[in-house]
Amino acid sequence: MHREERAVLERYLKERGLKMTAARETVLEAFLGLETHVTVDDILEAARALDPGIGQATVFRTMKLFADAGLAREACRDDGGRQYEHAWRHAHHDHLTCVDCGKVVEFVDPAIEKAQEAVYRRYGFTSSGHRLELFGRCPDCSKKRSR
Amino acid sequence: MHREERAVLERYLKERGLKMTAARETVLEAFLGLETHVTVDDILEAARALDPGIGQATVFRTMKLFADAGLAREACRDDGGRQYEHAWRHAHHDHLTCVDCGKVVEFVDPAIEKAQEAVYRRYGFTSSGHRLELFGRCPDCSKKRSR
DNA sequence: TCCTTATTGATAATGATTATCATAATCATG
DNA sequence: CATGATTATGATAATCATTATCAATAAGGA
Ligand SMILES: [Mn+2]
Ligand SMILES: [Mn+2]
Ligand SMILES: [Zn+2]
Ligand SMILES: [Zn+2]
Repeated sequence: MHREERAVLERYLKERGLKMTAARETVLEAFLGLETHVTVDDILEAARALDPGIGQATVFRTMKLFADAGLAREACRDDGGRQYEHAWRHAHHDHLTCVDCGKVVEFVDPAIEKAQEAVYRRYGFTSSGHRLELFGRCPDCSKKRSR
Repeated sequence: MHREERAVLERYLKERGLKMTAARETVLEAFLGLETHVTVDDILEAARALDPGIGQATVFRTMKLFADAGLAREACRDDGGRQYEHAWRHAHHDHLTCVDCGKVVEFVDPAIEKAQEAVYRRYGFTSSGHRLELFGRCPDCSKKRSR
């Protein structure tokens, strides 16, 4: 399963003299089997379902590695622990979060992206990514609130 | 000094039965005397210069209070501790950060703000603030790099 | 001034992440 | 496929930022 991501990881490891291990395979399968934004402990739980011997430190280390390899990406950094999401074949997007119920909408807005490029140009910066999080109340929570 | 901010704080405290204390005055003066983005320990240091008896826990508590009172606002949330910036009479702005030297440019871009409003409307959300951080390389660091 | 209530500072506790280290696994090489 | 240099692992301790606890103190309305 997940042939392609596995190949990405193997290439990444080989290029820098690192090793493919059982733990890394397990964490990869666990991570890819989860959707949305997951915390290290979510991944640890899923990984231990496949192999109870996996250590927490290994998951921390491995997810950092996956992020560097382009397989994972850090999502919103709220209080309460880093969140990861899939990065391989998952295009960049931003997040719209409900401050009441926590619901998260992922979106891409070309107008925003364009305007950001203009800001980079205005200040002579070279772009290397951005983080945009919109906070607000979702339709349901807005409704509840106005009653 | 800082009559106006002090008045804001006093009104805020009175409205909810809280008390104006020496420690709160000291932290306020310390915070307002600093510029840019400051960490709790920066503020603690400045506060202890005015009164060595100030406790760290008090600064954590007080800054949270100031944020609620509209005197402070949380700035970028990098690794390594919350950052605060002045909020009273300091309009909203976003940040453009150099990933090499750490330089921070504050900017406001009407096109981005407008486009964000459109996203809120598209998903039926009510807006309650956003956080945008652009990462990149500043002109100096870009130059160094290309050599 | 008195009294209720909020506040403080020291310290312990927590939660997330990283460092350490002895042991085990990987893999290029012979 | 055995060897050996090197990397990885998992348990555990250590950090770091933040919050909770609590006895002692200060504020401010009556
Ligand atoms: Mn996402
Ligand atoms: Mn700022
Ligand atoms: Zn909601
Ligand atoms: Zn720079």
